[in-house]
Amino acid sequence: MNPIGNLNKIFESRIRLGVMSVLMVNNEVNFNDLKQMLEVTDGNLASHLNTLEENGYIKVYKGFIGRKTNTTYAITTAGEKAFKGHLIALEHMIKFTK
Amino acid sequence: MNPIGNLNKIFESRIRLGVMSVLMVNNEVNFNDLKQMLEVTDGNLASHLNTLEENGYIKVYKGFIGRKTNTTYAITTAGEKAFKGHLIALEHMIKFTK
DNA sequence: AAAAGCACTTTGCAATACAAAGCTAAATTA
DNA sequence: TAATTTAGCTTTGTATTGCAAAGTGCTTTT
Repeated sequence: MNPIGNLNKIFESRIRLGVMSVLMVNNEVNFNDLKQMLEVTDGNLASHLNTLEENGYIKVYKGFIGRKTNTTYAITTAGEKAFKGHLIALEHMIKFTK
Repeated sequence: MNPIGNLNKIFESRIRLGVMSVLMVNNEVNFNDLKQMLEVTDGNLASHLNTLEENGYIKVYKGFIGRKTNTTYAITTAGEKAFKGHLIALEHMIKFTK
């Protein structure tokens, strides 16, 4: 009945939605690429990434390219599951709407 | 490129999303039915309805059933257009994701 | 006359969102 | 080698939002 009952609260934010969407397609994305794709300030992005990590939806890899630091982000199994659930809920809502 | 570039900020809220979704299907819905369908408190619902009205996405009809007041809400043409645009943006994001 | 319902508004607090600035270490440029 | 730039943050501060709870006025039901 309730068309919004199964939406995931974490994914209400457009930026977190965008991060998840990008990470579903590209299995490892670094900070700067995410920043450019989503057109957000770095501080803002960092805090949303933090929220996603705290919820276990993404994981962070701090590595190097040569001797230069490189941080990449990837979706976790839990994150994939949660995001897919959210998309299904959205699709149901859209279907309900038509 | 940016998968979230065309999402409508007004529809980031699950409750406003729900209101629009319900009003796309049912052309006139009263306050109480909305409240029950979306499972929200009345004050919360009222404020979201207010935001939607201020943005010209819904209109309010204050009428009577017999001598009892009855307020119904309906989507406007602009609201329908904006919501459809948002759904298309969501669908693109979902397609991008798969 | 009292209680309850409808459709709000007001109040107040807590949680977000966000930009901007600061920060560290490494890399690049001059 | 000194100065600047880049990556990836954290901190700070402000403004906005979300929400529940309580209050309001009118009406209907009991």
